[in-house]
Amino acid sequence: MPQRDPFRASEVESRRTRPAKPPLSRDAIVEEALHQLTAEDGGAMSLRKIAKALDTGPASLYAYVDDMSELRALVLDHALAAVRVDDAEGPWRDRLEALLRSYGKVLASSPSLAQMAFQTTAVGPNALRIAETLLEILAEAGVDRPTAAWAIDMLTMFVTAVAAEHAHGADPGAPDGAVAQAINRAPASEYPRVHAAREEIMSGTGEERFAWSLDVLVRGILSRAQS
Amino acid sequence: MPQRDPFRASEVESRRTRPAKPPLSRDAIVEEALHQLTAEDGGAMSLRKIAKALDTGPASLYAYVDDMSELRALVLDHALAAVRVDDAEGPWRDRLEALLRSYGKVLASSPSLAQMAFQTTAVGPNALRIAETLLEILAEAGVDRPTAAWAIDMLTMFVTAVAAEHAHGADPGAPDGAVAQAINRAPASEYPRVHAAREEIMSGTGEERFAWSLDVLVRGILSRAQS
DNA sequence: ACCTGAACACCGTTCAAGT
DNA sequence: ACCTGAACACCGTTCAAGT
Repeated sequence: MPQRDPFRASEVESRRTRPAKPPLSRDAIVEEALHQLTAEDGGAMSLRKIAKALDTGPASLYAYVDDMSELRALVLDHALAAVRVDDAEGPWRDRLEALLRSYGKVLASSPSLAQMAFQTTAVGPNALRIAETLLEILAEAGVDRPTAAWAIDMLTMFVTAVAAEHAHGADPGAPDGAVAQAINRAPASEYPRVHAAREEIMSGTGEERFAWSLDVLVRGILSRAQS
Repeated sequence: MPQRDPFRASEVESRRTRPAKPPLSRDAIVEEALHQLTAEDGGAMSLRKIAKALDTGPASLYAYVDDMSELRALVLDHALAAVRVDDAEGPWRDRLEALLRSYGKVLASSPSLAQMAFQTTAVGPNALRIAETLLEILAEAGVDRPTAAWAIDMLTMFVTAVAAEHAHGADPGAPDGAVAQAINRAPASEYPRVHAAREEIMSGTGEERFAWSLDVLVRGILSRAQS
């Protein structure tokens, strides 16, 4: 009966996003969730919005997904499938940077996605594939296994943290941001060093800082490694 | 049941008859918010819960706080006041570790608090005080200013990331966790290196890994510095 | 087994109205 | 200027009921 309402917008919207009528399935749910996350407005996903997009009620999703936290884990791993793991050839250092950049780019594709990477530890097949490749690269770099085992945690954590910070819109370079304002307002009397270093603190693009930080990490890891 | 009294027990009058309810104020709101965050059940804060605890409606809070994101920033800085900034004496390396440990401990006092440290960049006076001290320590270590300026970002990001991961309850040491399960189930054929390194990946306490990671960072930073 | 409507117990935010 | 009740537009999750 409620389907006959000619003004129902949901039918039109759902046609827009997915032209063929979607059968309800775990995969369709995860895909729609990821679609909402990567929407241009930096959107967030919700079970109710997913249900609406799939032309059903929120309760129906529970046939395919235990709860929100399971959905988050599924969505995260689904997103990680886009990480290019064996794109680059060449020396290990280049491959490491390429992999981590790809990883970071995927996580930064949505503020919520980066956030999720902290809330739910990624343990799906794609996360494993990334870990495997990182171990490969570090082995080629001559890093011993115990060091490498702990190092990959630092590297992924680093990328996730950068993505989370960047996604939330804190470009430290922008002179109009709240960060810049706070630092510029920091009185030299109380915070002399912050004041003196304020130029350097806010200098550099995201790219430059990423490369610099990765270099710090690699140097530290290599210096700990028994090669 | 809003039984708590954020103020000192100088007044012994019964709360039951609620003769004098605490006056609404920005500070009372922030304090109650932080109290909810650090509740034992790993609780989350909400404007409505804060309002209820302060015996008023949610709309009343908007006289003191612009919106949720401002409240988050206020709460974060309020929490950072507990970070011990000049507790330790002695060599810079010890002071650095003490400061970062105190920082991490504060952030890890609530899952939501650690999460917040990513959502909202801390720019309050307490965050500045921490940055100032870090610059001091790195200067003593002989690190040049440009290097130090970028290094303190890495150090705080590192602590925040560790706290966020730890707070969400992912002890990589516990053999019953989802992480351990996934890694142990990783087929040796597909993920040979992960499989081979599974013992090392999950070894170590949080303390040990924190110390190890900090050492990696310090080595990397020192190796970049022009001293 | 899958799907549903309806309810439950929450959210942040706005707004006209009171004091 | 401060505070309020009520509403608006959302949440995740459960449950009895349908197919």
